[in-house]
Amino acid sequence: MQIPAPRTEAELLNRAAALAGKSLWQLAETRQVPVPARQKQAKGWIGALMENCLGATGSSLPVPDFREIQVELKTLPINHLGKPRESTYVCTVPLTREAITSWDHSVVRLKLTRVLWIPVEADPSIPLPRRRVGNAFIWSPDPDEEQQLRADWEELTEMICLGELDYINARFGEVLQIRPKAANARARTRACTDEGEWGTTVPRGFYLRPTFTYRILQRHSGC
DNA sequence: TACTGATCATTC
DNA sequence: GAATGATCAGTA
Repeated sequence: MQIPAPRTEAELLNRAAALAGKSLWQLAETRQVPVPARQKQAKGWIGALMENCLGATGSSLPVPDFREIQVELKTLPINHLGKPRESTYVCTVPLTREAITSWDHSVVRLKLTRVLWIPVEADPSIPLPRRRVGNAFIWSPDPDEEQQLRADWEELTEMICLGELDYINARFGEVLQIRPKAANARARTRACTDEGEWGTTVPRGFYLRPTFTYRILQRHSGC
């Protein structure tokens, strides 16, 4: 039984609020999906379960999870200190000049314009089925956050345009970084080089640093 | 312990 | 291969 897509943001928020405090086991039971024994072989399972519970479109296309209301869904793994345990994947990095746009038209900005964050307990000491879902909230970047994202994006994008991709590593970017995003280190995709556009390289993704998502979390907790 | 680079599953 | 969903695991 598929849950219909939410028609409004309020409807989505209500559904997400109903998940708060529930364990992953409870939600999996409700949706009649099995809990994986080993998370290593089910890395995206929690995200997929949340999509299932909330009626996300559930495609592998580069569009928002809730395309009718233009909201992106992100789960946020939280450790015992209440901090994000991992960085947050945003989207793949365009590596050819013709795929690169301005910040205003970038996939990063489009994806992060409206996000439903769902904190999920993610301490290794808690077995996967017993981990609980937290209080979800909808977020848009405030002017400071947008400026930080934009500055990092423009710096990294300029480097790609100049053919300096090989020089980029995860140390660049205060809040937004670029890291490999591939099946393995041997994966290849086309990329532009300083000579033109004939190079191949490992596919990359944009990620939000945990310090950034922690600030988002704090801004939205207790209000 | 935090962070970076590597990896896992699935769909189209 | 490229998009989605992410977490793993070695090392600084």
